[in-house]
Amino acid sequence: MLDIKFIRENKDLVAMGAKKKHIDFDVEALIKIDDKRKELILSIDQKRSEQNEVSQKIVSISDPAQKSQMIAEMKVLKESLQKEEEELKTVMHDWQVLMVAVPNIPDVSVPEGVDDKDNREVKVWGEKPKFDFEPKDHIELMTNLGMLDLERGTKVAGFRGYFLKGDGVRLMNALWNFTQEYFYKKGADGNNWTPMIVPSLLKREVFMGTGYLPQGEEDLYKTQDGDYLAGTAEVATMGYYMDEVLEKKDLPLKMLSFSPAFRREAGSHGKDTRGILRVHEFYKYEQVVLCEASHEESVKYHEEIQRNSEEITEALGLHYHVVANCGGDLGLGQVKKYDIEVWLPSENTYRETGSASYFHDFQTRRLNIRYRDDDGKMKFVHSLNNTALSGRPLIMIVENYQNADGSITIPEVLRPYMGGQTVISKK
RNA sequence: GGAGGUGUCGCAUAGUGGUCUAGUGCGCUCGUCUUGAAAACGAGAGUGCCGCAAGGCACCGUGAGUUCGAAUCCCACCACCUCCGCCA
Repeated sequence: MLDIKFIRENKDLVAMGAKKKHIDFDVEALIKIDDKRKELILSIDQKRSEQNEVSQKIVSISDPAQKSQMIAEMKVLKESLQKEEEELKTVMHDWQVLMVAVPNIPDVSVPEGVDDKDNREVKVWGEKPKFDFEPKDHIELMTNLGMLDLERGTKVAGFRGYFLKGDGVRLMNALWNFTQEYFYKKGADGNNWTPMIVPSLLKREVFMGTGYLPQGEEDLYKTQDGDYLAGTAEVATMGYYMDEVLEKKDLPLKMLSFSPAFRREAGSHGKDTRGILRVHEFYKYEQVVLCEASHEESVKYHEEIQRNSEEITEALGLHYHVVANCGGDLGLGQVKKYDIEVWLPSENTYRETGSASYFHDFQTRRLNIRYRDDDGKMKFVHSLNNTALSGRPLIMIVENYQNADGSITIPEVLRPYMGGQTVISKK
């Protein structure tokens, strides 16, 4: 959500931003409703003021005739007050609906474009692996090595269901531990990341706050109690400080949150139907940062959390590139986003393993997360997030580190977490 | 799941229809006094909305009511606490 005052003063900017994101939004319609809102509030406040004043007087009046006269007058005032309050309620409803639909303004550095095909490559690291044999995909490799069971996965959990087992679990756990240690070591220079295990079953409110609702209803699983399952730990982590006033000295707050992630994948029925590249349920470590309300701070930490994911990917020895997402590929609240995409041999292309974005105060305004700045004013903090590690790097490792005999060499940095084991081969 | 209780300005409390636009204590800020500190004394201090301003309005868990007037009464919901049941 943006500040209505800001919208009023920068309506062209807001309109241009929406256009760059390829989102239809009528700024003029919002301003028109806001005019009505202001007009009603003014009138209601005046009437309440009068009511308060007369109510005070009624107490001290002893003449019964005069008293009932005043009460009668107040009854009339009350009626018109109620009418206007009713009207305001309707206006406020419409106003809110429009306000949560106002897209945040993308940064000038965001490339123009409609969808992910227009994303711009900004970095490449490493090289494509060369195989002197026909490389297999992760399904074949993992199934053969007893790391994955898709047949029983679908038997038990339905489409996109899977069991990870054996060395698949050990390798995955090694990745979790490696990631955790990576961020723990960052803490050594006072740059503290707080590890958290956060809930995934959350109230609707928090999804509204993070901007996943009301637009993304289809993508979320919903319970019969009206709660939703989160597709990322970002949601719960952002909700953690909802309705709180933070201390400036505690900023930035950096959180490394672990949680299961649930995705309906409603819009991607035909996509990635084989294997575990796209699943309904997986685990993920997410980086979430809350910082001071300045664009420079946001940019600084955006680069930092992006770099963290790059370093992890580099340590794993995976060839990747980074794209700056184009306007049309940005979410409603995002100002700018980088995707990190790792080379997947079986598809002969890069596939996303992480997504780093910043929001300015778009989310924190909805969630009401503030701090008092040095100038004494309350401000909404800025928020950012990025994947630290999801389940996908497991697939990338398996495919990129495969050997001719179908075994998998374990990346060096993970070996300490697997008892020094160097290769996963058929038992 | 059942029964009961509680939810007030950072914290603790007072307040059961009209000087409560919320009192008091602690804490906080500023000042007086003091070589300095403590103590004492005095003053001040919340958040949001509208407004150039003066000022006005809203906020006593949330929402919806009754009333000329609600922290106070009615209803629903939420959170927490205690006990019982169930499960781990």
